[in-house]
Amino acid sequence: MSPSMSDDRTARERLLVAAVELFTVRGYAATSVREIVEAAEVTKPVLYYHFGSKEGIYLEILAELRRRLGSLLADLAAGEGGARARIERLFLGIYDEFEQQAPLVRFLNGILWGPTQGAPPFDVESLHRPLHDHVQAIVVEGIARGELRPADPEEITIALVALLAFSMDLQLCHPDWGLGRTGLARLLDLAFTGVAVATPAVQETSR
Amino acid sequence: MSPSMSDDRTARERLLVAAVELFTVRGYAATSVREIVEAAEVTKPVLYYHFGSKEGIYLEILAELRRRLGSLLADLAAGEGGARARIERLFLGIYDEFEQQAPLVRFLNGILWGPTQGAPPFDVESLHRPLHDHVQAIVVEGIARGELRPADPEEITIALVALLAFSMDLQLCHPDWGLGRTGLARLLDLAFTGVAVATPAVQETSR
DNA sequence: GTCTATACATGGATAGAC
DNA sequence: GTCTATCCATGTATAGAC
Repeated sequence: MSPSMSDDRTARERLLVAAVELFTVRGYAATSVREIVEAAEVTKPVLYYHFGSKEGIYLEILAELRRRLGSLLADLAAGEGGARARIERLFLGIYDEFEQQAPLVRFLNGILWGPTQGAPPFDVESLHRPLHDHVQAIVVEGIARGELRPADPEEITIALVALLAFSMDLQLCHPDWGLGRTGLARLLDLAFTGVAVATPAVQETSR
Repeated sequence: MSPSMSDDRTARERLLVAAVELFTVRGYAATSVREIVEAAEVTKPVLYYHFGSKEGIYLEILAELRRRLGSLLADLAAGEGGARARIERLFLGIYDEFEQQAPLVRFLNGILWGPTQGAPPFDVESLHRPLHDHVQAIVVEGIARGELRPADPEEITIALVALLAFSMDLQLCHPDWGLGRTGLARLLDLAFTGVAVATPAVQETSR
């Protein structure tokens, strides 16, 4: 991807980094091409040469993000253990990567939950879906093995992913409230163990 | 608030409704004053007469939202019962209101999680905080009464609010995935009961 | 309170030289 | 591949009549 890796950060890379930062903080529509090129210390035609348009650089950022997320999931999918251990390892691995790639995650977050802003459409479900399916597979297996309560796998999956998503969102938007990596681990403990005391584990939720 | 309630929707109200819709879908920066006034079927000077500026109508929307949220919480705070029952009643009440006020919630969601977009700053924590504090008070009481596991109240609160937030977000952004009101109720059941089976309720999570 | 018409700034994008 | 200079559409806001 990088031309030769011999020089300093190329103009193209600087443009991508600057665009992620600005699109994230100010939004797609509120970010002008002038601001991007100034932050990257190049001139306007350089951006148009490499990406063709403002939409072009936006879509290129998303394409790179999709590549990274795919390889991350592939890496974390390996490993053995019980359902609980595998989900904790998966989630904490995602959280670790999230902490290192905070700007990109913040960027994606704005696209997932924020308004359109005139940005070109992008199939965000194609990013969400692999994680959801992977977790649900683990849950189904965990139920079959008797490790997890025999409730609707879809709901358990959503509840677990909710904790991951919310802990990352909280960390991003309210760093002072954020619980960090260990906080996520404790949230997962709560989810698996339950909040209420003295639960007769036999009794079914029965819908 | 409404001047006399005798005529059809006043120009001012039509402007507010149109602005919420457009700010939500397209974003603050990507929405032009021209689009707002056309949707409200008035002309530009009408908007500037009532709200002074584009920022003015944006802030007025938020002011009205804050009023509504305050009175909703005040209404739902009443009532007795155990911690679990009170939290379920509170959350389902919020969810009901959310379903009726979907456009406003969507609007707020974009502000909470989305980029700045050049919109004037607004203290979103002042909206978040009352709900969080109210839930935490119930949790603390529940722990004291022995109804809830003696874990960190802050973490339990966040875990519970995460389920409420995520179920609303999911309903808004992926209506096909959304679980609806009954889905939220079942998520809460899972949270209180726990996902894992055969939990020795005595054993403490020990940090 | 509401209109028509317009001032003035900024934005995305390109031409053409090097 | 990168620059200077510029075109043209769109955006916010206002002046002034009714």
